[in-house]
Amino acid sequence: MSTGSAPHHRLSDKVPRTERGRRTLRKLLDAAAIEFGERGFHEASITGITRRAGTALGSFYTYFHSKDEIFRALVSDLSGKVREAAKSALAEDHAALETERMALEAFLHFAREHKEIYRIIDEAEFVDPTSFRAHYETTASRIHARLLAGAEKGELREGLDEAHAWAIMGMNVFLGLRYAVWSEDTAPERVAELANEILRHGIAREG
Amino acid sequence: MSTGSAPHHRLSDKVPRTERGRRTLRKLLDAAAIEFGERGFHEASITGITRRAGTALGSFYTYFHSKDEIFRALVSDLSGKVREAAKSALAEDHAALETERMALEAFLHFAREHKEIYRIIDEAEFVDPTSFRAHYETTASRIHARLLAGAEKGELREGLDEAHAWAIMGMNVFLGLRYAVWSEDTAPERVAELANEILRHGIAREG
Amino acid sequence: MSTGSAPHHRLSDKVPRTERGRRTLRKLLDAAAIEFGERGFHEASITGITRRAGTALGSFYTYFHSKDEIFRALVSDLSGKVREAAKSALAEDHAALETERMALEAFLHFAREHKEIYRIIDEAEFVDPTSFRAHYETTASRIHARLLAGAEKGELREGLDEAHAWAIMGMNVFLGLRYAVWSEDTAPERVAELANEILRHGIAREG
Amino acid sequence: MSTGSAPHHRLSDKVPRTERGRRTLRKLLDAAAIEFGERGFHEASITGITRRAGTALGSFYTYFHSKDEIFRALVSDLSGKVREAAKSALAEDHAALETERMALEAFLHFAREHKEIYRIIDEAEFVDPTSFRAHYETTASRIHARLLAGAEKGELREGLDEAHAWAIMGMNVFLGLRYAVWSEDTAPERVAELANEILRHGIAREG
DNA sequence: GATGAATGAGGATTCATTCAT
DNA sequence: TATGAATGAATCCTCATTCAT
Repeated sequence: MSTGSAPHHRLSDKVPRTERGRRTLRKLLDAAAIEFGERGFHEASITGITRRAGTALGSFYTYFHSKDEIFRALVSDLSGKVREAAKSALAEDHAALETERMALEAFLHFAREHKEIYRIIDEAEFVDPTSFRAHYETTASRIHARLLAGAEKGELREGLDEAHAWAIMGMNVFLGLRYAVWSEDTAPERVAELANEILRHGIAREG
Repeated sequence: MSTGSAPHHRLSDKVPRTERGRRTLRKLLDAAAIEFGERGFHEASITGITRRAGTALGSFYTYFHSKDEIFRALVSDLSGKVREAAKSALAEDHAALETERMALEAFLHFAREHKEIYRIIDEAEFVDPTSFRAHYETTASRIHARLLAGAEKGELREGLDEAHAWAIMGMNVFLGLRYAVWSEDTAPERVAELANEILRHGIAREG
Repeated sequence: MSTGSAPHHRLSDKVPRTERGRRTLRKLLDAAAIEFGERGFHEASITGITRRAGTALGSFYTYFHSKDEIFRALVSDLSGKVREAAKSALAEDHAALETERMALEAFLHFAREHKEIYRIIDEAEFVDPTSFRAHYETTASRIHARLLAGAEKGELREGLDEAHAWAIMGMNVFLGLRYAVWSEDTAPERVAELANEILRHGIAREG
Repeated sequence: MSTGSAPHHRLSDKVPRTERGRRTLRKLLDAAAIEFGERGFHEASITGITRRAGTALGSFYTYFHSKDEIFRALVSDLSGKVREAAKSALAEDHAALETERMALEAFLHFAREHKEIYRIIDEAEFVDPTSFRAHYETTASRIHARLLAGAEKGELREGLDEAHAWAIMGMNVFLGLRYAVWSEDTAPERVAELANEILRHGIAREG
């Protein structure tokens, strides 16, 4: 999981025609987010989802073809939400490093509120590698683009590579795991500031 | 997964009394590493493991009580191997930043050779959260200790926090995922150098 | 197994909502009575039950959580049937000793018709001790109550103890085992008469 | 289980030649009595027996061909012990009814001391019906013979049938279950006396 | 005789998916 | 659309028995 922007749709292939159908679909997706988040993909069951959604087992298959499909739909849905969350931070025009700081901070806040999302996207690595890779590659590209833009503006150094973007994304993801999902013992602001420090001037003693 | 040091033993609860038993146990662990690495914990089957090991199904249960147990034994075993790999890099007394560079480089080489290990340890997050957390917390502590030692020596700045260690670990893990497991399109030396650059002076344009 | 009265319900936890479901549940219980009766609890298999019932293996688990559960449901069901069988004998108001004779006779007839029930309830001693004890304790109480009522009416002697009830129940059960389940070489009427003789005036030479 | 007399041997087919072998065989039988008594035939395991006996798994098969065989050997062994226990009571020449009282009393004492034996013999009904039937048929014959002898002596009434013997045996077994195995809340002397009362003059109010 | 590793048939249970109403 | 019963492939695990040392 990590930081990014730009929406994403197509929750499911079958779009409900009636209002009632739309409600059922939403109930199923919400229930699935909870079920998958609490039990993980393999432990989760369709029965568990429909029980939480308050629908009959059979109704599930009116909206999704399989367990995999709803999982994918969910990852896609949540992946969008994560980007959405970072959006605000990126909307305004800030200095390059400030943008990164804000993005991480927004991400940490979001992760605190949606711990289950974190788990679901992470588990996609094993359940649906394609969308997992897509999620991170998209995110890395987005970060890389920002770095290049920052260099363009003269705020960041030249020669920033895709690897730099991956390094930043890795930092963000692990800080989210440690300081948002596992424990909230440190304020997002402080964590984001410490990470930003690294980006500003590394960790070497300043000469 | 990531960088660290210090051994670790106790592969399984039942220690074989005979040489033949010892061989069988080793065959099972090796087979399990492949099976879990290729298919993931849930898709993997005991049958698959014993088939690869060339033993009877029942023999599995002579050495392990359950699928979970062998998985845990494996994580513990591999977790040790990862640290072992980084060890050489840390043995000699290098400058602090140089040490980090070498550790990452060793780690990337190791991950290329043992892609399945990467996957197994990552999946532990869902199968055996306890050892997963333990693995990363131990690793982060080890990194943090190195940072403090570096500051002590006057090579790194003061006030380096546990969060800095997590940030570095995250960088390393994601770079391993991208440049060792997913693709080998960039040399470990170069990736390690790019990451080290960040630690040396951040990504801001030097003023 | 033995003699008693009073109904009993709740065959299974999952009550079918449809008629079809009700039919399947009944087929499973009937098949289980045969399977357990013929092969005993441990030799019996769920597959054997569903094969006899003509349903798919999985359907079993729509109605029962486990092999134990259906066994318990069955014991409870059959336990009720045994009492039901004795009921007719006890309905009318007969002399105390005559009541005991009729109860035993009815029980012997019933046991001849339902030999498998005999075996199932007996095996409950090992499979489900709780319901086994409950069955016999209930039965003994019922007998004891009849003895006290008989004494009250002046037909039976004073001071009849719970132990007397257990003695009578033991007689009945073993006579059922020998003359209903193992062999039908003697008419229930005659067996009941011989046993009743003991209750009437013991086995000592009258003098 | 119940009351009787006359020895019985042949514990196992393979008679050990050495002293060491004899000890191992005895250890296995004792361990089996505990294992079967505590866990029942099906739950009991050969491993459990050898663990308790302190021998290697393989050693079991030096003395017994199968789990069934040791169970049968045990039932036979214990069946003999039960008769042995009643023997003392029957040795001296008492009045017929007094003999029955003493036999039951001895049996109750024995059952209190050897609850596990009770369970093992009972379970034989399902595991080894042949020896189970043999045990009870032998016991019933023995009782019947005593009844006929008592009639011969003029102490018991004429026409005492095999069914009377079964009734008495049933009484004894159930009183043993209730007042020796399940609870010891009533003294064996009293229980035996109450049962004997029935044999002396039934339960009807004396005219 | 003793030891303990190896074997594999057997069975309970789960649950995604299909289908009849 | 909604419902819930029916289906059966898939898999873990047990343990009596055999075998090599």
